[in-house]
Amino acid sequence: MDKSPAALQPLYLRVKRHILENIGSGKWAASSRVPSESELVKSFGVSRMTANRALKELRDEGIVVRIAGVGSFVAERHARAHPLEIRSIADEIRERGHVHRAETVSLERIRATAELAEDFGIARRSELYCSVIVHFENDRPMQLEERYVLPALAPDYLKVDFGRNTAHDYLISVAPLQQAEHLLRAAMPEERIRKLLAMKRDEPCLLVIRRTWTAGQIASVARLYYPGSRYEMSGRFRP
Amino acid sequence: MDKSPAALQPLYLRVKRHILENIGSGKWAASSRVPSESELVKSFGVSRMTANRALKELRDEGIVVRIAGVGSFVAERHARAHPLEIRSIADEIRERGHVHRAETVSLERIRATAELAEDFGIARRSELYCSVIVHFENDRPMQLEERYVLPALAPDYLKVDFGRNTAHDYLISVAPLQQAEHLLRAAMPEERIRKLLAMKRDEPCLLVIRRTWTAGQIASVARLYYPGSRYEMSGRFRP
DNA sequence: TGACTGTACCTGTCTATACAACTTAGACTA
DNA sequence: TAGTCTAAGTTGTATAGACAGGTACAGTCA
Repeated sequence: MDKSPAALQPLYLRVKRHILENIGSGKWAASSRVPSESELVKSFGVSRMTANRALKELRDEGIVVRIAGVGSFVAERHARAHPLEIRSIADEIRERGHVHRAETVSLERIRATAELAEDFGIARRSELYCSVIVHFENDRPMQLEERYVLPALAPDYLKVDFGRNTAHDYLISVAPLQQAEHLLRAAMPEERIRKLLAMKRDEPCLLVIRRTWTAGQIASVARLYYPGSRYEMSGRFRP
Repeated sequence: MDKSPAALQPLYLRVKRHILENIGSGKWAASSRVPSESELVKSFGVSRMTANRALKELRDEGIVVRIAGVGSFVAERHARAHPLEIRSIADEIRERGHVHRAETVSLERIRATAELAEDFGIARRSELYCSVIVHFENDRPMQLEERYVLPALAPDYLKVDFGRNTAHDYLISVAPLQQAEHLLRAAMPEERIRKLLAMKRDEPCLLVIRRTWTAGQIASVARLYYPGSRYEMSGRFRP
């Protein structure tokens, strides 16, 4: 490999850039074939491992699809999915340089309602732990967190001090998080929730319902209410 | 390499799993050191390239942080950010097996208001293209898309048939998307929007504001209104 | 005709080795 | 003491070669 000319960036990046340029310019249309590893070896004079790295990274980035025994192809882009990050409210507030404080409204053992039993995949009237916590940003309520937890997976849940740890942090410390699902809604809050969040009448809520799996079963269901007038979720994305 | 025992999965995955288990169980705390490549070579009897692959993939996944010349460390997890995908409404509806239809309410040349001028970083009363489109799922309105576009980047915007292509698809075909930003709110819709979406009075909207960058400047601002009672955004996440 | 086989090609994984660049710590020097 | 040099350890990149397993296709055999 001669390194002197244009050795400004690693070889695998040059190969990647070449492929990306051809895809970006439309020269290689969606689902059309991109050069195989051995073709790249010939045309760029690199080793197969280097060509492999370029194609593997493009696959990881969702730019190409690779099929063993067949070849690599330009991926049908999904008109592109843009991820929006859902983070811990405590982190978010601290990153804004504000003071986070949590107040436990209730923390108790309850019996599963029909709806909850279905969510968790357990029998009706089974035991569940339930916490209701209000999170404040500079003493203004910003999130009401209503959380239901499977006792088997977090037996000490009722003893946790949620002023110090968030429930989410406690749960990932107790049991490894396998999977999470989010539902996002706009809804009018119940009177009880409206008061806890000090919201005006007729003000809508942003509601995030988060379900997390551990060991193949649902470990926790959280309903996170945000006051619509005060809270805004944001996310950035670079392709 | 002896392959006979437990050759159920590739070597680099076994190395990754070993590291993930130690991090997941809390044995290796955040910001503590994980074994270097050469230590993994010794303890697993694999080549350095295989150890490198395991660590590199963990870095790509945000599990570890690697510093050249220093070592690899367990990443401070942000209590973990959960991505929620924001997809094209047309794709979403089709994936549910339903019929998507779009109706153009208006498509015109306008003058930037103060707010829009600030969003785009252009002078007040500059020219902008504006489209208002209602997207139907099985003839029920599901999204109102109010979009502003910089004329310089999409000169033919006013001639596009939005019954066939979505505005988003058209824009990414015209100019490469560099970056996107999303804001998510719950809000009460204006009367005009409430009617177009056939919403009941006092029903809140889920509002997504998407800004996209092309060539370093804001190319498009879209306000996407969803009826709160009908629409739910969802996303899954596997660590 | 239909089923099977061989071949060519492709991706996936793995090894052994090499050199570069970077960081840290300790020894050495002015 | 303060600065410099060196050696060891680490990651980043790259090569050449190897084998396994998947796929497609042409050719062969019953």
